[in-house]
Amino acid sequence: MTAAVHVVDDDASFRTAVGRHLRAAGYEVFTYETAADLLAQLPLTAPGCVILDVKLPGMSGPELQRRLIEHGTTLPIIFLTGHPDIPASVRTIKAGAEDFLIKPVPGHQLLDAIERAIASHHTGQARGHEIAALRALFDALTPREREVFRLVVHGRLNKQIAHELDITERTVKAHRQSVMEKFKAHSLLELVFAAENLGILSRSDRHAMLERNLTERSSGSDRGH
Amino acid sequence: MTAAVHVVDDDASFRTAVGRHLRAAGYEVFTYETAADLLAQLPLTAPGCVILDVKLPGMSGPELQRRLIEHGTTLPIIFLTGHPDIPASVRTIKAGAEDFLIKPVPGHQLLDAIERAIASHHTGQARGHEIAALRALFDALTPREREVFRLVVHGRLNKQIAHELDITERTVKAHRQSVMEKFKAHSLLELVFAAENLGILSRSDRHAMLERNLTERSSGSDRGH
DNA sequence: TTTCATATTGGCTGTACGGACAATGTGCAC
DNA sequence: GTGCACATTGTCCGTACAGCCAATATGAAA
Repeated sequence: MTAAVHVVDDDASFRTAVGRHLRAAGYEVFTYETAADLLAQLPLTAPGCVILDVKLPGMSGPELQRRLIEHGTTLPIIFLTGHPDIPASVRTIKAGAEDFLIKPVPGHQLLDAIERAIASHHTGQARGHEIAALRALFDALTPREREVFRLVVHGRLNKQIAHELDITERTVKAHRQSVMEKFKAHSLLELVFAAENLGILSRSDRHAMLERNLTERSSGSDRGH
Repeated sequence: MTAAVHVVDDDASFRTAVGRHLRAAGYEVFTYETAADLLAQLPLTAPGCVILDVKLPGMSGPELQRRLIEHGTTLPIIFLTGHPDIPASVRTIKAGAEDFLIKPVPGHQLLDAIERAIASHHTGQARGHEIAALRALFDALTPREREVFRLVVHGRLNKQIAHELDITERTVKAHRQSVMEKFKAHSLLELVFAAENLGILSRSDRHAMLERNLTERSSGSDRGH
């Protein structure tokens, strides 16, 4: 399995050495002198990982990490720095970095880290593809269908949706059926799971649903319409 | 808001100094010389956090961290060590530690870290209480109701459940209704959200549901019974 | 023995929804 | 103008499920 390793370091001799080492290990290596050079190559879709120096001319390593995450890249990041910096390691790892190594790094240690990073990327990519497939289905919906979809997975009844959208219940059923067909869903549950993977059901949405279950209400009259 | 800070360090003078400092800041402080001393106090339910030295006589800090997690404790852990150790910081942070500080630590820095840790613990505890409440509802179910519950939230129809449990569809309906009442759920969705928070719907379960939607099948005959 | 929780099953009514038969109107692209 | 996608609405039928009326059997606890 060929994997791409992207190395960002301002030290040319380091890039050369690491590049040779990693290519010898069977990786496809791309080197960049600055963070901007790597950002210019986005999006990077091939499986692999990124190796960053913390201290870089211009944009720093952690700043580049933030940009990559903002951009939606799921490439695992391994930090590789010559200056031990515990606070930086804590921040970057908490931000999702895969590893934080100190130069000079023994060859086998770097290869091990890359191996782990790429393995991690694989599982992440599998999930990414799944979400992309769902996204494609969602994008194929018409605007109206999207509205109905959102309300349906929030637990609204056709009747309620009809009222909220100011249309007939029959129309809601029509859109609802289109959504079910386009998503190839055979039950409401399947649609809800798809919605969760699409991030359409936020945590607060689910939370609101649960709160109703956990609070005791002895009052006789329920929902005030 | 009084919060409990648990300090584990084998240096008596350090315990005294930190204890005095934190008490002056308004925290309730408990000090322990060894990991075992803290483990003996479990479970710790009050809001707060734990401060660990990496190097401890007997059980090490990271090992204690592992034990605490195994035990289900959600107390955030701040590591505080005299020997900068990047690999250790990476491992502990990836294992969920809240922070990793180097001795000697400026007083304000430690207090900031504790503040963040306790804030984090609050949100975690809120969620913990919610799950505990759901757990209580789940535990109030009869064995049979639990079986039906599990199958229902996996999307099975009453008919299918009846077949799997070798009982009548009418009986499934009875149990299903009991479950809905005990969970105060007004719709299938609410029950499913509860199940997700209880970890009854594993990721692989949801994944299996999605796969059916993402794979095109043109064959006429569906489920082979 | 009586009581109680649990599990089991039946019938009946109403609602919610899926599926299949439609039709109408609007706006945009060719 | 003619198609086409989209939105809208209608009726009819069947399934799935909630809600309420029950009854019966079993085992454990009082």
